[in-house]
Amino acid sequence: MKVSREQMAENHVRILDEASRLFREKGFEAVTVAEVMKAADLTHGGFYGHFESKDDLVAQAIERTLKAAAGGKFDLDAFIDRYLSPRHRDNPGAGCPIAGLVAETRHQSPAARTAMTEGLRAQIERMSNAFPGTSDAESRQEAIGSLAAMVGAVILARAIDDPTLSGEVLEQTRSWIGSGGCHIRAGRRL
Amino acid sequence: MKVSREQMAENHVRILDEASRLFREKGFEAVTVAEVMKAADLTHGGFYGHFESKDDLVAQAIERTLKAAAGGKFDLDAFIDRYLSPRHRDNPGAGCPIAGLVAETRHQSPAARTAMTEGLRAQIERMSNAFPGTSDAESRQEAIGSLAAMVGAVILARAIDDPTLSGEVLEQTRSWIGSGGCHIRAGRRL
DNA sequence: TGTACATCAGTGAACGCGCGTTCACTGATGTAC
DNA sequence: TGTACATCAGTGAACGCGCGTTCACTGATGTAC
Repeated sequence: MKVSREQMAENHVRILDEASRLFREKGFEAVTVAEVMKAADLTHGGFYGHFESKDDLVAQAIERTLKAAAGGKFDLDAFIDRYLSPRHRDNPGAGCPIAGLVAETRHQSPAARTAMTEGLRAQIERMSNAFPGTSDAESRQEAIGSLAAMVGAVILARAIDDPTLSGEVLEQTRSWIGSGGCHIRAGRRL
Repeated sequence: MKVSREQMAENHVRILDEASRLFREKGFEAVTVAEVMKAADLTHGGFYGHFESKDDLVAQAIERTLKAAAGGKFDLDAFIDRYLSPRHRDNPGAGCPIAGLVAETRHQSPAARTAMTEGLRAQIERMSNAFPGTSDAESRQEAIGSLAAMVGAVILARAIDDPTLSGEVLEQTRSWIGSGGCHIRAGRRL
């Protein structure tokens, strides 16, 4: 059952998007090729017409999902609030691919690590531009420190099985970043 | 070949320690039961005399490795410097089990998540006590924020394949925590 | 204290399941005339 | 524009490997007398 070229291209990105969602929800290793194809309404046999291997899928999914996140304008305060919310914590499949996938990326192929590195570079750049620092160096430090704290907090909050402590980690990290957490923003907000 | 009771107890903790190291290096799923037993100088058949399942091993390894890290007194500044060093980034097997294992713990058994939660609770407590805040609430916020940033930075740095960017993430996060990063410490250090 | 024996920690072969991957096949696409 | 045919995206059965787990066996331990 051959399919039109546009249809095939649509299938390709649908596979990538479903893969990205499943990877964020369950981790790279726990998701099977057959599961991804089924989520994209296809059978597993066709997989190798689209990708060289599961590793290739992982790398392409990371690349696409990080580029998709890049579009649009960027409201830093809203971004931080959304990032450190229970809603984001509880929906990794629809959430930030950095928080959901960075840690596991260490164990993936070189191509996957490169895709993640470029995504992180872009995200740091984006946040850096949004921080109203007195110098580029200062903005960049704010961006990196905040990103580390945000990613760390969401990862910790997702691992913790006590809702109280989990919520506290998100909330306190948010306050910490927003108040004393960064001296530039402190001047803006306090 | 039966073995004395003390010998068996030694074998048990050796299995746990080797498992913890391998898990931190390669991730829970990539490490096989046979590999762990071999690292502990045993054969894989004996595994089920010590543990109910691989899941049980994971949970016990998390619990033991987090309790082991708890001993001794606690120098906060030295801890932060060590944590955000290239040496720590490059040696996950000997490094902090939180940084190495939290992210994956989300996909593990309830027992594993509970062990991780209690380890995190203890670590927050430990850091909280070490922060010279004007109030307990303030110390606790510092502890949680700093821990999130430290864990996040190490995870990011380990995923990134560009040594320059990776080093920058560690270094900038360290400066960010140490200076403006926390208002209490800021008063102490600047 | 010595001896006979039951226990049981550890061994290594084997099992079975699941997963990544392959392949012969199908039938719609899209091109050559 | 219409028709014949080559292409090739997708199907689903099958393969083979690796892993968690089981099990019959071994022989040192440690206990009962």
